[in-house]
Amino acid sequence: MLSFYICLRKIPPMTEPRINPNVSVDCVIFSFEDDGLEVLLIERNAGQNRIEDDLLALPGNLIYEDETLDAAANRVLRELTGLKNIYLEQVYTFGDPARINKQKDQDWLHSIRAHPEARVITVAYTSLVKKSNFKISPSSFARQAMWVKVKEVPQLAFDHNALLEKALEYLKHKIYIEPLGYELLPERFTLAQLQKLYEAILDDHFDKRNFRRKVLRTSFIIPLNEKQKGVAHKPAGLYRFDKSKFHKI
Amino acid sequence: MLSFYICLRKIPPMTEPRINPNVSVDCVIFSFEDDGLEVLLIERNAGQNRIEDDLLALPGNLIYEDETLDAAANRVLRELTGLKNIYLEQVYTFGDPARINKQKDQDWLHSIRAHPEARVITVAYTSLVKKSNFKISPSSFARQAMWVKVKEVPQLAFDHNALLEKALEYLKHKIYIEPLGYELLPERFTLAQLQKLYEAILDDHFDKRNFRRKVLRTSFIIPLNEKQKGVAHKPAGLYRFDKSKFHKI
DNA sequence: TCAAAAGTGTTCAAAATACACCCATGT
DNA sequence: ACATGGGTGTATTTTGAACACTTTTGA
Repeated sequence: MLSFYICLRKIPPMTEPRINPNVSVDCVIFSFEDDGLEVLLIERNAGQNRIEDDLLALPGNLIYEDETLDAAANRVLRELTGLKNIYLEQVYTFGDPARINKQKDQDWLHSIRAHPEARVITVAYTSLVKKSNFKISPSSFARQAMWVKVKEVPQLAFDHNALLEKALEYLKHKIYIEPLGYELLPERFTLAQLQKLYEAILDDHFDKRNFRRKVLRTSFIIPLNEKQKGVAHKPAGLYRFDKSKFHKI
Repeated sequence: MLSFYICLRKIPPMTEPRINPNVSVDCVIFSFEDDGLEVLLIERNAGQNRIEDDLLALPGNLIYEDETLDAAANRVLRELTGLKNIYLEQVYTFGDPARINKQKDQDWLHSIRAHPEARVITVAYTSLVKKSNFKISPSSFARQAMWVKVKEVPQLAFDHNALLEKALEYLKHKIYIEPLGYELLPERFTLAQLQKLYEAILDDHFDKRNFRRKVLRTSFIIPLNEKQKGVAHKPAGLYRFDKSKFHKI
């Protein structure tokens, strides 16, 4: 009994955090596979009554009254998909009063929200991850979470197709400024992989020689003395990204 | 009486729009004068009891339940400062629960808000205007509205200094992409004015010859056959900006 | 020996940078 | 005549774009 008592003193009281009915966050999480960008989507559970052919959605939910937006984005992503310790960046805020008016979204809101009629504005966050580093484990109202190729994304819940577009646009701008996607590739990668990544994000094609020259001109992409093995062609040299050298610039 | 009746039928019922207590918009309006950038700030009225030495603030207020964020930004700016028909762009959303905790802000909120304790996240908007094109006429809770040099902005209400910083950063990025500030200069301007504008926004200095060459390479800055008059030095040639030629690119 | 992807160099045009003097005007 | 800001040209370096063949490996 004594240890139980001590335990009671140490655990803070578990008050339910209060939910703000008017503000949500949504996460646009990208991953890169050799055949293009993918985005993390969820299937929604709708209380008891399942909605027929419900729309896929970005992982997102209402914020708590006492947390920052950044913290909310991290929490919501973790609760719905199991992904944690991800560096999320704010992209844009969507606040059209009509953004929740689709019938399936209304059905879902009424099945699950305390205030389904409330005006909800949402703050979009984005990140790039290497999907092999994370195990998806859906919970809360996410029945399922899955990676979907960006080029094959169907109609989504709410205005989530617009959020996805904005996040893609944000990515394109961002990749000009800093060498994204070293989070997206294996630690040791080939220049062909890197080039495919740039081509996927910018939806463009580059000349191999010019691309290699440009990349190698930077000081933070370091050739290793290793090569691919077991490929049915000339094996490619492997490279790594040196973060410290990059941050000096 | 008949005309009164007809009138009643035509005018929609004047229901008070409902206010959303959790979401506000703030406007960071820049103007450019020869000696640098300026930003539009307001002095707040605090109900009856005036707050001693109250902080200056960006024009901003809570949104209505049934308006978009963009519409809210335009409305709020108009209500507080009289500026209208301005193209506002969204910059960033600030949602730290502690952002309203300064004592003077609390005093003000309690003097004026129906729900002064409510969590408020705010969406920042920005624009660039030519201040001579607009007459400032403060109203609503703005006792006064004024242009303040960006380099001389004091401590502001809430987290408005942070909003200002973000908007400035946004400007700097944006000016690389499109030739801002043709809204900021007189219709006919000299290249020296244009250069000063770029130097003010980017907080940098450029070589005159290189700057002129670069500007004249574009097809949308058109030399006029006119010169300055009444200046005590060689009069500068005047130029104008051709929007249609720009939008083709 | 073949298929498949890796790797490599040169040329040309455009853009960025650095730099110093004469010019037209009002006072 | 002088003070003030306006206006101009050249040389050098850097960057971007276009382009085709040889090499190494596993099957």
